[in-house]
Amino acid sequence: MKSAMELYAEQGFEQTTASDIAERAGVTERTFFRYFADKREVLFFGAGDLQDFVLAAIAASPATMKPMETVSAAMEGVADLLADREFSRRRAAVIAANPGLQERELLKMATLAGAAAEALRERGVPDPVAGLAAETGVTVFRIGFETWIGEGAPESFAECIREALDQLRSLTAGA
Amino acid sequence: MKSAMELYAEQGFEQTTASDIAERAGVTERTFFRYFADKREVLFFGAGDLQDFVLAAIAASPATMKPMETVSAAMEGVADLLADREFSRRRAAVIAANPGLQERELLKMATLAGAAAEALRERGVPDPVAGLAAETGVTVFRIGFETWIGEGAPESFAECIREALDQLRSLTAGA
DNA sequence: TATCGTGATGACAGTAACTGACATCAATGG
DNA sequence: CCATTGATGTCAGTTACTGTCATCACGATA
Repeated sequence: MKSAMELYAEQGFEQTTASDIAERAGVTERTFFRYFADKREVLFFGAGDLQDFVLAAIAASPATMKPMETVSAAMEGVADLLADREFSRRRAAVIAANPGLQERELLKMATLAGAAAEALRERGVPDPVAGLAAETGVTVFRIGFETWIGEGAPESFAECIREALDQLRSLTAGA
Repeated sequence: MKSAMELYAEQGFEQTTASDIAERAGVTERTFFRYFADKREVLFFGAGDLQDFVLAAIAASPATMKPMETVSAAMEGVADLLADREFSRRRAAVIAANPGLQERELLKMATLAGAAAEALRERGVPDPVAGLAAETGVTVFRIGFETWIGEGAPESFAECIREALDQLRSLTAGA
């Protein structure tokens, strides 16, 4: 809900009660909890779609593509779902200000990594590689996202992802 | 508290109320919450010590050591704090059964990685490398720990860590 | 048109995780 | 012997969340 984001940004996450949100949205508290499992979940509304998108992208990539390329390309594609940079910034600020929300974000990322690993396995990628590629892919996503959100970043999201991947490459190559 | 672990193992985390735990421990619910910030925190009681240990190990390692070696050695050293394998197993089972507890564990790991990165920076390791080495080190710790906990693993914790690191090495070397 | 699901919402009561404020009480140091 | 301090108990209160039942709009069907 937009109402929730507004209130979280205005007065902070903890200071905002479920009742507040429901009231602004013009529904009951009970209804609020029918749509969202808990107060935090509001901020991760699109997470399911995002994961579906990534999984579909992995499944649809040509079989000749290497695991790491596959995952990175899928992450780049997420750009389409992340249209509004200002919104993402505000959301990130709210999450950064609250440990409980960071926990939830960590869980979403871990879940995404797990699902991506499974998708790779179904493409025939063997097991230690699949997990590692998936986890690394999520790391690249996170770092790229942070860059995109950051101050002096006129680049597109996809460019940020590519940049993060390049940095990682040069790091591991040096070792 | 031991009381909490017992109850979590007996009847599950969600089914156990703070009141239950307090009663078995022979104190008040209020007292319980004075010792632990929340119900979950009980299972992460040693986390602070563990982090202190890792940080100290990083700080104390010879300046000639490479970042990745430093972190890995620090993780190996944690073996001293993880004496009771059976206890670790039970604890892991409880956590695995509850998403909320997984969230908390993820947060602890992320915090540890952040602190380790900072410790590396203070030893003069430059910035992208410090973060990457720290995060990779935590990953090695996690995988090594899972192996140690697992079924047919007669190895010591330190051996599990070394094994995980070797696997990772051969993976990144191949790419 | 009447009626019969059905799905979304409201109303309400209840549980349990926490929190703040104050009282108590034992150990400790002077 | 008394003052301080730290740990605990007591109690009241808030808020996140859940179960249950009533209501009500709406579309399908007789």
